[in-house]
Amino acid sequence: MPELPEVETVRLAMEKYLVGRRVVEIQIRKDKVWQGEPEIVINKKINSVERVGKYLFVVMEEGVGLAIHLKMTGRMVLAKEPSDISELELDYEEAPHTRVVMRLDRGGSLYYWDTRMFGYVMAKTSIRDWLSKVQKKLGPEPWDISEKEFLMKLKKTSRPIKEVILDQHILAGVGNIYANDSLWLSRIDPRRKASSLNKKEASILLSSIQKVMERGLELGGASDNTFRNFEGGRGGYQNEFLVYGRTKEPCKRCGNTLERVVVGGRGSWVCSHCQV
DNA sequence: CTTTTTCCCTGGACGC
DNA sequence: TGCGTCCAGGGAAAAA
Repeated sequence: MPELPEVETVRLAMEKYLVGRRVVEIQIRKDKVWQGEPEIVINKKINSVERVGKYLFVVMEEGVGLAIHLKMTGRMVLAKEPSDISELELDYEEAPHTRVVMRLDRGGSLYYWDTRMFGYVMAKTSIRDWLSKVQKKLGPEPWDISEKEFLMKLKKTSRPIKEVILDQHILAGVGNIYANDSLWLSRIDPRRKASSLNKKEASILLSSIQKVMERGLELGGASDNTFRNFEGGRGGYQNEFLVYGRTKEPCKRCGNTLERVVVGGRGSWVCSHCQV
């Protein structure tokens, strides 16, 4: 599931390759994942690719652009040349879950692939307006919030701490993988009431979130299941999960058996010995 | 306003 | 082998 590090991995590659180029043709294979009039963005030069939380924005000339969310199983994959297709693990040209194909000028195709179709690609006439609208409803990213402000937000709610850091209105970008790993790193039980965290615990948690996400980004994201980067390849963080998905495996700190519990309806992994 | 619930969707894992 | 059931879970929208 693409979280901030995964989406940023994709953004970096998209920006590198797409700036200065144009989408010349759009093939919508599944109406559900596309919104807006595709004509809006045809032949418009791409100026930048931006990210807010887990949302992606392709900003083009004349203020138009694309708003993209990968949600659970979305991938944005590039084939620079038609022959590249054979080098990818999947033939995106023919793959049944390729939902949108965007042909680029000077060759190359951009594939939006998504099995479960929770994600989407939207064409917008004023992408900046849309970006700020999204930004407004989301909380700050983990690097853009002070310890004091973070603590204040936690003190205001008795919801479980894990549910709170997953709440995009409070903090943008954290998903289930990094929420679990950062709580383990902080030695905090995911079921604890957010308001029960003291100043020190809150600051440790915030820096742990930053730390695990930085590591995730370093490794190009986590590809335990369906995530693939812009080149169609895998990230490496799945080989370093601290607790995520490690049911009945030993805690990397104390050796205790990790257990799976459900918090806010989501799978959570916890070491009952060292997380309090 | 805050919090909870429901829904969207498909493939893979698992039990019988 | 095959079938049914559960699970993965971000976020919008509705309900409480």
